[in-house]
Amino acid sequence: MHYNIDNSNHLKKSAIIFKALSDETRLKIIDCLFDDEKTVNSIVEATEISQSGISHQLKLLKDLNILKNEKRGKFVYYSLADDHVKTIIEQTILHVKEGY
Amino acid sequence: MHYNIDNSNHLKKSAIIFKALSDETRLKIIDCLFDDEKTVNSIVEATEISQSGISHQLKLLKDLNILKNEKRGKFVYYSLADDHVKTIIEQTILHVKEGY
DNA sequence: ATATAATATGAACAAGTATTCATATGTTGA
DNA sequence: TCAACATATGAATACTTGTTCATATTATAT
Repeated sequence: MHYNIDNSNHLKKSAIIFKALSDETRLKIIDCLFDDEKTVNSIVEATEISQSGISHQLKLLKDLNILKNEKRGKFVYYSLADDHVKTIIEQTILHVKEGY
Repeated sequence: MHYNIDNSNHLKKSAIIFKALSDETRLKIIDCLFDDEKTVNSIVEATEISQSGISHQLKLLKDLNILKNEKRGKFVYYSLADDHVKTIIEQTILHVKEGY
């Protein structure tokens, strides 16, 4: 089964998701959230990117439904919205490991 | 198994691949080559993008080892370099179909 | 040889994007 | 109420990127 020349905008939408995953900062964020939810600050510490930078990228990923967040008291907890992205990233890292 | 904070540049390399897949023109090209090799001109016709535009993107995809090409006489035939990209794209389209 | 077809290349430009800086908003604890 | 903390936001800037235009290269057929 293939999809020759985009029946229904799937390619356009896929391009948007791939673009979301095409930035190292965002991949670091996702990687950092792979198993657990985390607060913004602990993502900042884990990634060594500025608070503002992380916040902007978190918003972007959330707007694309790749992440979700929940405010509990003082903190905002971010986590992966579902497992699809995990699968995609695992596939790609596998690909990379086999020698890209 | 996960990959917290990039042991060995896998995230950076993955970002590069995702970037390659993050453009609709390039996805159209890949889609168009999903099953068969094609000449540049038939890709141009299938995608309705200018010959020059296609040629630039073909070069980009080839430099990343996503496509390979072979010159036979007058024509240059492009095809997917391997099946990894297929898998990644199929995963993503599946993801998209489930309502992104 | 030459005209024509197939493909590639380089420069230029517009549009998009990541990051930083400064500041705003909201929350907790004293 | 205030100070300190956690997060978000907007503007500015530097950088990247896709496309187009013009032209170059290579192959074929006559």
